[in-house]
Amino acid sequence: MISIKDVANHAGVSIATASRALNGNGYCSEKNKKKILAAAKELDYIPNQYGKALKDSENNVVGIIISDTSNEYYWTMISLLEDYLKKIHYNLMTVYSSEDPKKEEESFKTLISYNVSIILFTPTCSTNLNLIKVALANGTKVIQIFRKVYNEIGAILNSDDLSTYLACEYLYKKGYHKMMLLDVNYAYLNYEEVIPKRSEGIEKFKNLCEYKVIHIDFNDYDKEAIINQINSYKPDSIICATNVLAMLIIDMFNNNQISKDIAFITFDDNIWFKLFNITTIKQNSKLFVEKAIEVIRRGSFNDTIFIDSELVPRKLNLKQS
Amino acid sequence: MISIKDVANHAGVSIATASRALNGNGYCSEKNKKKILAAAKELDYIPNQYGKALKDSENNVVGIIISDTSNEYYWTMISLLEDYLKKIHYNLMTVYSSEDPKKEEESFKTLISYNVSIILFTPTCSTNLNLIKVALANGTKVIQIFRKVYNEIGAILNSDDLSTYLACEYLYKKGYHKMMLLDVNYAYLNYEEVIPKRSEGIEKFKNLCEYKVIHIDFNDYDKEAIINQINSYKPDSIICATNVLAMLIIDMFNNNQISKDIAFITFDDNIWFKLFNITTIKQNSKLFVEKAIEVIRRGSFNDTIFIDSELVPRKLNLKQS
DNA sequence: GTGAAAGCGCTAACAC
DNA sequence: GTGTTAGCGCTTTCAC
Repeated sequence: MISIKDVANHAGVSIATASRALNGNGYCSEKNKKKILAAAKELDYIPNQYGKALKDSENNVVGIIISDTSNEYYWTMISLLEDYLKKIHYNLMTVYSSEDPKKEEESFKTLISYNVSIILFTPTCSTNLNLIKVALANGTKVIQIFRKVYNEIGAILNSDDLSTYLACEYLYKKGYHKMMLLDVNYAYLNYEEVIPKRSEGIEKFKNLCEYKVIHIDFNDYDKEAIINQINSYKPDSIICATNVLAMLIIDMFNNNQISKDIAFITFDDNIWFKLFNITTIKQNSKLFVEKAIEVIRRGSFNDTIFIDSELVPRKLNLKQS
Repeated sequence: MISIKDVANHAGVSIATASRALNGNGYCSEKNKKKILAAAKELDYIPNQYGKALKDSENNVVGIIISDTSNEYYWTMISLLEDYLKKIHYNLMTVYSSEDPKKEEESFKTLISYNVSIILFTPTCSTNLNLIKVALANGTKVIQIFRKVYNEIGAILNSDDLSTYLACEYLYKKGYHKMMLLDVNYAYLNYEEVIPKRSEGIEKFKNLCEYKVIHIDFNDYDKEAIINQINSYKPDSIICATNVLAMLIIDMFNNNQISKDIAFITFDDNIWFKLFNITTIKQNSKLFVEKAIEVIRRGSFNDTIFIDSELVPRKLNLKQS
């Protein structure tokens, strides 16, 4: 491994001078600087981050804990985030919780052990406050994304209640008055302790429409039971809280297990919904990431920020492809 | 930041003893061990990877350079890889090249600067051999995934030639004899210098079928031109080399820009194709990741490994949803 | 303008 | 069985 020592030797200067020249801090004669830079280039010197990070505790790494790897929404957000972070000279370290508090704990520890400056995470439970405190004690900033569970720290959230509202409003105007919201069920969280609440959007229609909210535990659901719930309630419209739930419903439509007359709107605008011309609620990933960058730059990790969504009107049923 | 020194002080032992107790290497009395572990727990001690990695150059991090973040095929592979790596006590660091040799270079340097043990990457060009050499000189193992461009190092590849063969064979048996393969065009690579070659699979049918191969530059393609190529060649069947290209073709079908009589098979079996009952060629991500793990465990970074694909028969046209 | 030296957190060789 | 010590790569203070 080529170290700064090798560069210094090769250029015939001390390590300290090499460091100054390489980083542009402190004094160094032009002549030596040239020699040092040439030596670095010739030896293909790449500074070791570990040595660096050990010295200054600031290491310019953002860690993110992803709760659901099967959801493409996260991936587009991550690659966007990576792009933006690079511009402000941060690296992104991605780890996973898979909706499991135990894995969340591991991931927290991994990120802390790499001494990341900032942790962005989607809480999977409400019982890991201690970990957050450990992170903060280590000088790592922490902020929740997509879900706010802990009041002690800030959050960047999609306005999911607004999303549901927009969907209901659209359906209402189109003459649909018996709606069903298919929402997720968090494995280790009560619906009540999570902000935002999608159901709030539909509740605003209680004087105008009939509606029903059902919660689906995505790791352990009974498809037949869901079909039965839909067919016994007989909604004229369905709103799906995630693209993953939407796939389940589309499959039911395709197999004629539920009526193709039911109108259908789903959260998470993605390329497939666009392709199949399905009406969606689009969360603004770009704005989300820009807000995250703003939080990082300003250090405002205790703010709670909501990102508005918009409805993308396409067709409302799956009758013709 | 709580360091091993704090733990040692708190337990009333030396740093070395604390290290031994914490890692289970070397001698330590049961009594002290208990005290040390208790201290670590009480102080919420999390070992700093940088200190560790500085000492032993082995740091158990695998770096992966992703060439295309818009392709969900990669995401599923990555989350699987992360799972498997965790089992053998490795962390995964994900960086991106976005098909850009310059970004590839940056990503290489980032991974080297974090002194990762292994770099998995999809080459975006054939001119970064120097970087590979730098990595190797730093003690970092390097292996290509999905594309083999450099003969100096090994590769783990999907048998894309087999995939095309399977698709052609299936179509041939179903009575289709005028095929069109829509393949990608690499931004910074000649088709000839990349292994595997999808066109090899279709070439085996040269005595049985008519066929045409067209290459699409995904960042700069002319949709009308592609439609014209298809409509002037008038294939009875189309094979798409990636799920991203498939979306383009499905859109053409949906908009009646090309005939819905054309049979259609695409690479990259995913949940959407399953949902819409589209025939695909399924690459075995699980086997791919398992082979990667095997390479890592055995240290056989110079092997070239091919992973076989399989055809998933569903319907062959988009006429009815 | 430059170099010697300390120290970041950790491990391991080596005394004791 | 335990502690002292050196050193991994780097930055920064402080003499010179």
